[in-house]
Amino acid sequence: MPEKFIDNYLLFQLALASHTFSEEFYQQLRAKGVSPAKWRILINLFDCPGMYLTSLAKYVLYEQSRVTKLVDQLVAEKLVEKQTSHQDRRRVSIHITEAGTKLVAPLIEQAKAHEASVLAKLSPSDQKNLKSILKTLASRHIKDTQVAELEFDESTKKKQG
Amino acid sequence: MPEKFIDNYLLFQLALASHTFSEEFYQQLRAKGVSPAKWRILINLFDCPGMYLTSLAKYVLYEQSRVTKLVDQLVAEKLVEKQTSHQDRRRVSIHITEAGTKLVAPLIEQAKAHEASVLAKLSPSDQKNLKSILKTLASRHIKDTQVAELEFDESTKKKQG
DNA sequence: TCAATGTATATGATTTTTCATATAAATTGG
DNA sequence: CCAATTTATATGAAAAATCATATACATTGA
Repeated sequence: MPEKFIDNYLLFQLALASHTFSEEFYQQLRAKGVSPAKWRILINLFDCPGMYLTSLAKYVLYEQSRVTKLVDQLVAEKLVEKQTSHQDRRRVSIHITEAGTKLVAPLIEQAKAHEASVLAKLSPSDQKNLKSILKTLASRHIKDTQVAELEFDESTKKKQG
Repeated sequence: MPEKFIDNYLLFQLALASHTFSEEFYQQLRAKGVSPAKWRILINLFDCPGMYLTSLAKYVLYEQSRVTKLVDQLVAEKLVEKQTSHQDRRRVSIHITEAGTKLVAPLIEQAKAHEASVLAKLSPSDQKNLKSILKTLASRHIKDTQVAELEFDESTKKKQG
């Protein structure tokens, strides 16, 4: 078969790689009863506790209204907590709980091991190149992570219906 | 802010790049009234007419049952046709129609222009490296595209309810 | 100060996607 | 040749995701 357009089309190549390896890891997660969405939210909050909901949505690459719903589920499971901001009472910052941290910490180790197995397909220089090129491509996106200015007044914890 | 795990995690980097640039292009498509799913199916059938349904599903990275439904919609729009295979009457090969080709051809040009704009963010050597690395990573996936052995007996065209 | 405008999150209806399984045909081993 | 198994696609119910919009608060400028 002659080479197809698709196989040399960057957006397809990126989608294929992302899909293949993410699904591979998601299978491992599902085997432990963790949904991909839960993992994405928790790992981001672990990295950056107190993120505002809209920032979190940008980071996890999900729609805002979806993140609202996912976060509310995680609140119900006591894995995260919502706090309204003092400065701007429309904003909600999300914190991972200790239970959430306990859940996600071993998964990070698993993610690192899985990542290593993916990178093992490449020469050391290609490994470096790939990550650095992807960082270049991401440069504009990852700018403005908005995090709650440390405000730990317990009275701001938000009650959920 | 210290560097986060996420920002150096290959699966996230891939997802971010894929998401960012795909969404960028999908906006262009939507402006022309074409859904991402329709584009994906049509471009693959354009590249490789007569693909069997299950192969097509693997290529477009969608679930089999979803592809069944999407293809049925495209059949209703006369953009593709289904044919049952002689050799194996369970199998369905999908062909793009002339109308489908007319729809997709200009979009390919648009995709090429968009791809060029993405690659422009990189040095020429990084452009080459990125594509070649992604090809290495894809190597195992894109093996067995199954295509109908040229069988153009009109009697095999499948009626749809 | 206050109306107008803008922004952050929530909500409900709708659409999309998945999951489990049915159906139909092919293959395999006795 | 036939039962058992496997494979390809279809289908309907269930779950997830999106869309449009509501609500509540903040900001701007007259």
